[in-house]
Amino acid sequence: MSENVGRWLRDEIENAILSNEFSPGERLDEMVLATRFGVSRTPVREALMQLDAIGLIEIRPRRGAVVIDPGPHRIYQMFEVMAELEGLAGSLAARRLDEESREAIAATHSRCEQSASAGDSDAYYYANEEFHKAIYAASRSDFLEEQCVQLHRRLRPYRRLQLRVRNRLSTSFSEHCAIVDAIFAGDGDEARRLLRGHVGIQGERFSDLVASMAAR
Amino acid sequence: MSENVGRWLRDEIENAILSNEFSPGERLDEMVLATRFGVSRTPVREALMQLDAIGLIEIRPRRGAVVIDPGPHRIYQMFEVMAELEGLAGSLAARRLDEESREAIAATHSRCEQSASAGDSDAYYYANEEFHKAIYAASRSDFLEEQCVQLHRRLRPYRRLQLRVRNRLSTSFSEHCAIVDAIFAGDGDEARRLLRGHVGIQGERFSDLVASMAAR
DNA sequence: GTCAATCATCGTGTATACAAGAGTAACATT
DNA sequence: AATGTTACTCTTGTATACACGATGATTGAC
Repeated sequence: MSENVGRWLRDEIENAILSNEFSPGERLDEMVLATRFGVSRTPVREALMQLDAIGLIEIRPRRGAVVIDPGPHRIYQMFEVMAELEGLAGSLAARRLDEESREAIAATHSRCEQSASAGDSDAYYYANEEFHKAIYAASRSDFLEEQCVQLHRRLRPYRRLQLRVRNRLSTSFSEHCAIVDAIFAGDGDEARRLLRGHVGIQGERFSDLVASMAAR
Repeated sequence: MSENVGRWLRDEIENAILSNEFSPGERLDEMVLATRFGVSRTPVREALMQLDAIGLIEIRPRRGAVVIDPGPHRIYQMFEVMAELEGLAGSLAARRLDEESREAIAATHSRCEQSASAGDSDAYYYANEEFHKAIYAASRSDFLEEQCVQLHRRLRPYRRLQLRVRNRLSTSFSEHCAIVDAIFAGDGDEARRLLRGHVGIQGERFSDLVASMAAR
């Protein structure tokens, strides 16, 4: 638990939203949250203000807070931006790669390989996250890294859904291989292009996402 | 003034920061702000929490809030991301352009032309902002538009500084012309490439920025 | 004279109290 | 029976009170 309750609550509620414990559209009652976490309304309100600023919830004046429901269209737009940012991160990583980042990418990449060959979707999900974060870090751009991490967190639930699609796991890994090759070869343009394709959800992958969202 | 004081204060303090009324590194005393705006500490705190979540200030536990000083390096990174997002907006705009957006872009573009030929740097600054916002809107991606607007706001002070550089005004406008041509021609790749170059601060333009920042 | 330790003061963190608007249900009127 | 109005309740918005930690000053010792 963080040093101040407000910060802690923000993370707690954020995780609850991202893990779908609080469903989109659900009303967040301040008093309910306060009693649930054993605190007063004040830090709860401060946490909600922050989540509103981030865009995870919407506080309608005098009418309380509700979890935002992005909807398929907006999620597609978020993936579109994510693809662009990851592409930039990849191109910068290819140009600026140093030994430390190279090792981090190689290590997370091999963890992906193990999980993929074992067919372990959950393990791959975590290894995949580390792999992408290693690329963000390798971009040597703190701001870009922060933006990527933040957007990645918001898309995490949907990225997970995507992995459940048939054959997506092995396809994803082979794309990783090409990305690693491009970055290690210093080919920024190619890394950018591949990452855009890897992250974006073009064509049928969008329908797959909508279908798995509806399945819940 | 918005319907609730907290929201209003957030905008008020945000503007004060972006207009450099509160300098980077400056301490924001809750009680001082409260008396200045004639409210209690509660809504002030809520506003500060939101600004912290956005990244404009940093709240160190038990030690108060300070305005974040991005520093030249980080500002460069922010422009880098901004260039990428604007490039995406431009490419989408080129592909999806409809009559309404086309007229909005043409209108703001001609306002830029008037200001540029009059040599009015301030007027160009405002017209330029509208021009870029017209492109964001033309992308037909709400999420991208929001991200662009938000980042644009944070970079606004520095964009203004850039315009003061010798000849930058006419150079900027001629770049606009090429961008408009590409978008209207439906050439997404070219629009992306041009916007990246137009927004980014490569090479000497970065030194120019650092110099004008130091001049204040 | 300088450094360290302790105490005082100031500001933040949280709780609670109070005010006011929005939702809801019941009653009356058509 | 349906609709409109009114009153009540519940939740949010703001203020204030209190507690605790951090910073700084002062005093003492070396």
